[in-house]
Amino acid sequence: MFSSLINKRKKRILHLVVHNYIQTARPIGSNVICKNYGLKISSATVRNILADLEKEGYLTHPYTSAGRLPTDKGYRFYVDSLEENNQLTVKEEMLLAARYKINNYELKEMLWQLSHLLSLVSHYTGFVFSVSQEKVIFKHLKLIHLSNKKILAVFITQAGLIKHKVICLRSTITIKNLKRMCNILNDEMVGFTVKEVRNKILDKIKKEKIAYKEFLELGKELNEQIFKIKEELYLEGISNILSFTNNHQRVESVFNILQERKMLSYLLEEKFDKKENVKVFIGNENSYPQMNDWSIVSAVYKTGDYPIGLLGIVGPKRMEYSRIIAEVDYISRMANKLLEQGEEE
Amino acid sequence: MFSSLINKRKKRILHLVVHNYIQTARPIGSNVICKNYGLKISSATVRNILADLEKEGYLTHPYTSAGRLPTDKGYRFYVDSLEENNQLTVKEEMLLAARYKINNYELKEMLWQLSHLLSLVSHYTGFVFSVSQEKVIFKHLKLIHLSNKKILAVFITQAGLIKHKVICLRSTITIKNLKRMCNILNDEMVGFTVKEVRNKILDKIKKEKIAYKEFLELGKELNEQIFKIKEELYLEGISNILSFTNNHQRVESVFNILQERKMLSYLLEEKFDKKENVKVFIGNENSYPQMNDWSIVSAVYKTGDYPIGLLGIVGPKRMEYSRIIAEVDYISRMANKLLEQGEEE
DNA sequence: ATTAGCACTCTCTCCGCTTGAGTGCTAATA
DNA sequence: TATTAGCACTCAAGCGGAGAGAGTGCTAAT
Repeated sequence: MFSSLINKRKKRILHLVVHNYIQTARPIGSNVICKNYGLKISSATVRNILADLEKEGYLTHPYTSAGRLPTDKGYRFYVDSLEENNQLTVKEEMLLAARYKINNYELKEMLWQLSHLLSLVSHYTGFVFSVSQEKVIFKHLKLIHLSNKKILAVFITQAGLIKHKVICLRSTITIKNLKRMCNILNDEMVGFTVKEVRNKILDKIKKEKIAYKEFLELGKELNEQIFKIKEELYLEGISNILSFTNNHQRVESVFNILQERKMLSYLLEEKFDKKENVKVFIGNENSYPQMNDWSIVSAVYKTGDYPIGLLGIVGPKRMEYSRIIAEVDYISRMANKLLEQGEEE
Repeated sequence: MFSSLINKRKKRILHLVVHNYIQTARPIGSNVICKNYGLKISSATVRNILADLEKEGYLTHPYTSAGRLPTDKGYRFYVDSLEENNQLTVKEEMLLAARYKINNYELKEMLWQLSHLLSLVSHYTGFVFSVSQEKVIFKHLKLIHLSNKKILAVFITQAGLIKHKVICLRSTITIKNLKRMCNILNDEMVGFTVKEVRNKILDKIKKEKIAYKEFLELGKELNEQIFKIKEELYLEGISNILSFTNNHQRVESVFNILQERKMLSYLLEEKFDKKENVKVFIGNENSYPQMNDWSIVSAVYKTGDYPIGLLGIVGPKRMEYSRIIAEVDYISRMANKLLEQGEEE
């Protein structure tokens, strides 16, 4: 793509400028480039090249006599030129796996732990965005009588993940009826997706096929609280990225835009083609001005082949992409494993 | 105590200075005090009084010709002089209760929601610090067979709160044995505190009173994961207080000191006598230098008469104490109710 | 005891100066 | 033709001094 536009030396210098800016956070000048990186060309030549790169949109400088720093396009070049060797070594993986063990089959807890892990290893802000999981398949439901009006519903998915919730009813329900209901659901729902299960329960309620009235309330509640697996966003390590800006409002606006979830949904739906795992969103590449100073390194995680969420980190645009991409890649694979692990047993 | 030291007018002026500083965040001068608050004395007199108050340690000024601002001692006076009418009106309480309903009997979820609520209403950072709940009383335990090696343990306390966790075993356990074990525990543990339950289970394991070996592993896991109710800290709304400082490090150090929990334990254990509900900790009154610019408004929450945790907010020293004290008071009472509510049903 | 008056203090802001890093252009060079 | 040396130019950043203004502390009068 740009290999036709800019030659090897140009690329080298662009890479250098971005790399240096990531490390020092200061604009870099032609002299420094020559001296520190042992290029066999004079600073004047470098200046010409820098001017070219600026004309082509890869670099800017904040004022006339300042050094150069990358634009979003410059970062994009840097990241794209990186995306070959972005894997952790086996040793690093083992170290990481040993230090942070995630052993939890409760979905919520697990996702939270993943976001925490992301923040810990990256030193930026970790997130896990769990989207509506319509394709989750019903395996088993337990309804446990806690008191006359309190039921603990335990839902086990095909993949072996567990979701449970205490449901408070207005009217009392007998143990007998509860058991009956539980049996009916387990008989009829196995193998269906939660979406289908929801509809089937709704049908039952509408057509009043069920002889006893308790079904009504409990059915509704189950649909609402257990089988409607909503979007959830886990954010950890916000304080990690405070030091990267001197403008608090900017940090706040980033988290606001994240918490709105619209951007994340968009990233998840629009931007992933199947082959690549980790994807980087630089600055306001996606025309969210609030993201101006920030980048997102993210990966989808899946059950089987079906993507069910997005995880990754949010950090300053000048971030150590190479390391972070490798880490997010690894953790997303870890997530995939965790989500399938249940099936083995 | 100081009524002997400083007279009514002095108090009035001290109160004024603190109040004004809380609102404006700027040192206040003698002229402003006279003009804006309609005192019938000259600025010179006010100056004399201010000088006195400074000598007595209630005020300082940052440099010679600047206005006055409160010291920790000054804030302390202000807060103490406030502590009569620090209740929400019935109307406010109702508004608050209507807007934010907490209906959840799962302990963890509930505590998290409380911390979230604290942050929402206060606009500062909310926290709930749940300490080791040794006095929690065993009411019922359910052990639910999920698969050969996975058990869902559901623990219901006397107060009706629910704690559950999935336990993964190394060796398989039969449904029959699981039931037997569950029965034994329910027969023998009702009415004992979790601390006692832990010891009893330990005894059983040691003396090998139990005929089948599965008890060993599951017993240990139950002790570790269900009956050992550890300290937990829920922090919400960190971003709320970013705007109160221009030094990120300072914010970070506050949260570090909170997350260490030592200070919170200290506050909980040492500082609460029975009669007062809400307590305010101003700046580094407790000799934590990291707290220099911050105050904590907190209250214990209890089951029955036994305090089981601390909740409250962290905010800038110049905070709207009156409002915040009332809110924390109300939410702590809400917490107490939620923790006892279960018993009613 | 209170107050008017006044000298004094110290921050804050503006302004101009200097420094130095870095650029862009031009003309010479390989 | 690509590279380079040379040089004028630009602009942020840092420094210091001047002036304004807010506020104090002291003294002497009421």
